[in-house]
Amino acid sequence: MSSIREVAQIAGVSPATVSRVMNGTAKVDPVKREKVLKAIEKTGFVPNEVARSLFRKSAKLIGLIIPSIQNPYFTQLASTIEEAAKEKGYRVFLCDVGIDGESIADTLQMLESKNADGVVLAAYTPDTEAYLPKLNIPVVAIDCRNSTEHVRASLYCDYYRGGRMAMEHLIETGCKNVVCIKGDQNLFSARMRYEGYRDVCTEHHIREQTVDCDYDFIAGLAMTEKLLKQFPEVDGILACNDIVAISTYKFLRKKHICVPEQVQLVGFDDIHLTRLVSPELTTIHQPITEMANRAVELLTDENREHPDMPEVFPVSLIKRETTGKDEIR
Amino acid sequence: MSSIREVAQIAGVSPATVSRVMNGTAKVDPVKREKVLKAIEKTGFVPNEVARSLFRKSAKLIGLIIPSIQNPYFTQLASTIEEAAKEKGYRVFLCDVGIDGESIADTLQMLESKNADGVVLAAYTPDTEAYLPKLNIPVVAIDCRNSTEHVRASLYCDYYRGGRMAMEHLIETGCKNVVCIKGDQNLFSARMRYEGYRDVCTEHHIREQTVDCDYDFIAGLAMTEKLLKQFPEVDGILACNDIVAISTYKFLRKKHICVPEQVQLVGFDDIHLTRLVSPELTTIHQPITEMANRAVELLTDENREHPDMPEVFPVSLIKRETTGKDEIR
DNA sequence: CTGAAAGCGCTTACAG
DNA sequence: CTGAAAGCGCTTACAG
Repeated sequence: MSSIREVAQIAGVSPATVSRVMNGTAKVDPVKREKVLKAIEKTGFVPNEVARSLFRKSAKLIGLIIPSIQNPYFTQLASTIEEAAKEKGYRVFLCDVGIDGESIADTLQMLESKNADGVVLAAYTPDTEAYLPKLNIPVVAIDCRNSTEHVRASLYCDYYRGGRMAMEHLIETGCKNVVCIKGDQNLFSARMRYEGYRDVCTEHHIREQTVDCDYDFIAGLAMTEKLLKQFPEVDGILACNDIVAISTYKFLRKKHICVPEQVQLVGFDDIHLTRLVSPELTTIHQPITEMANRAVELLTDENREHPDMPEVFPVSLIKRETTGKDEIR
Repeated sequence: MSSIREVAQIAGVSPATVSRVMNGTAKVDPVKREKVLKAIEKTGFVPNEVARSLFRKSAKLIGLIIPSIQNPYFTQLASTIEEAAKEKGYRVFLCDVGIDGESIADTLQMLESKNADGVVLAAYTPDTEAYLPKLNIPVVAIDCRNSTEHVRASLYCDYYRGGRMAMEHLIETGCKNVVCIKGDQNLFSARMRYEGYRDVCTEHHIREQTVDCDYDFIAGLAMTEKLLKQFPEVDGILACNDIVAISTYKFLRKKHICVPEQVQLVGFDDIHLTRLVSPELTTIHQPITEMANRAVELLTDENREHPDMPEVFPVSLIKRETTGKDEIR
C-alpha cells in the first residue's frame, strides 16, 4: 500500500505536487504531471480516504439509519438513497438499529465521529429526539413526526390520507365489517394511518374495530388469529403495512378463508413484494424514490435551505388482487 | 464537537492523559482521572474515529460486498454478519455493487482506503480475481469459487449436493419431467446446482431439460413462460434460487397450473420469504448463519489461520408445500 | 508553477 | 504517573 510520499519520490516531486495532480487543484507543469501519473500507475497508489477525511472534515458519507434491513420497505429506500448519493459523490453507510433508542443514539454518534456529512434517519423511538441537539451533522428525518428544530428537514407521506383511501376503498367494494390492524402508535406513520381509518368510520357511522400489531411478519400471523376470534364477522382488513398484510393473507388462507371473496385486504407501502406474492396485494403506494432523492438533495446541496415545514408526499391506492370481489379476475 | 484538547484544558491535564483515561491504556492518577471523566461528561466529547483510525490503521470495520440488497438472501447474510461483527467490536459497511466487475474493484479499493480491516466478498464476476492481488486487506469469499491464493478463505455450501437432493426429491415424489432453471453459469453456486441436477438425470437415464435464468424475479417470470412453451409436459421444476421459484409459482398460478398437483417446485437458499408466501416453498436450506459467523471469525481472529482448502457447509432439503402432491395437505 | 511547513484529531513511544 | 513530541497520510495556505 503505497503512500503519497512514495509516489512523490518516484516522480521526483514533492507530495504536495502529487496531491495537486490527483485532485486537479492547481496547475502543474505538464512534464511533472506526466511523471506523477506514471508513478501513480506504477505503484497502484490509491489515496487513503481516512487521511483525506481527517483533513477535510468530511468523509463524503451519508449515514442511513433504519429499524430493519429485513423489511423490504427499507431496503428499497436504501437502494434509492444509495443511488442518489452516488450521483453526488457520496457513499452511504447503512445502519440497522432495530427499535432500540439507545442504539440509535450510538449510531448517530458513530456517524458523526466518522465525519459523515449527514444522516437520513428512518428509524424512530420516542427518545430519539433527545439525541438530536447534541449532533453536529445535519439529519433528515423520514417517516417520523417532525422533530422540527434539530432536524434539517422532515419528510413523510400523507399517511392519514392513505388510511382514509384504504378504508374508503373497502367500503366501496362492499365491506361491512372492516378491521384495522393498527401498528405501534408510537410511530407517526402508524398513528396517522389509523386516524384516517377512524375518521372514515366516524363519517360513515361505522363502529371502529381494531387490533394492535407490530410491523413484522410474525406479529402479523399472531394478530390475524386474534382478529378472527375477536371479529368473526370481518369481511375487510386494513393492515398496517404490506408485510403484515402478507402474513394476514397467509393466515386467512390457512383457515380456508378466501381473499378477496370472503375477506378483502389492503396493505400499506407498496413494496415490490406486493407484486411478487399471489394474489397480488392491493395497497397504498408511497413515493419512496421521490422521498429518497429529496432526502439526499437536502443533505448534499450547497444552498442549505432548511424547510421549516415538513414535506408531505402524496400516496395513492393501487388496486390489485386482494380487493374488489365483485370484479372479474 | 469538542476535541481532546478542549477536554484536556478543562481537566487541567495533557491530551495524552485524556487519551489514556478514555482508552484505559495506562495508569492515571485517580484524581486527574476523575477530572477528565467530568470534563468528558461536561463537553459531551466523543473521540473522532477518523483520527483514531488514521493512527491505528484500522477502522474496526468490515466491508461486505453483495450483488443486491433487494435479494433477501443477502440481507439475511448481512444481518448475521453484522451481528457477529458487532460482538467483536466491528461495524460493517454494506456495499451493494450489482453484478459489475469494475464496481467490485472500486469498492474493494474504497474499503482498503477507508482502513477497513477485512472484507466479506459475496459478489462475484469473472474478473474479480484480478483485483484481489492488489488488495492489502484480507478477504473471505462466500459463495464464490475458491480464488485460493489471494483470499484468506473461501466459504460455500455444498451446492452440488443441494442440486442432487432437490432432483432426487422430485423424482421420489413422482415427477417424470423435471426442468432445471439454471442460474448464470459464471456463478459457482449456479454451476454446481445444475451439475447436481444433471448427474442425477444421468444416473436415472433421464434426459436433462434446462432453461437459463438470472437470479431475480423479473427474469424468473419470463423464463417460466419460455419453459412452459418449450417443455409443455413439465411436472417438476428445480429453480436456481428461491426468488426465481416464487416467480415461477406466480406464473404457473396465472396459467391456472396447480402447485404441487400438476407441477412440483423446489427452490434454493431457504430465505425467510419461503415461509411467508403461500404455498410455502420447498427448498434447499443453506446454513447462512454458520457461514456468516465463520467469515467474521476468519477476518477478526488473532491467530490468523489461513485455511488452504475451501470450507464447505452442508445443505438440507426442507419439504414444504410445493412438492409432495401425493401427501395429504 | 512548486516545495517546506503546518495542521486535521488522535495515540504512543520517550523521557522524566 | 504524565507531558512534550512525533507521527498516522493527506491537503492547503504561504512564500517563493
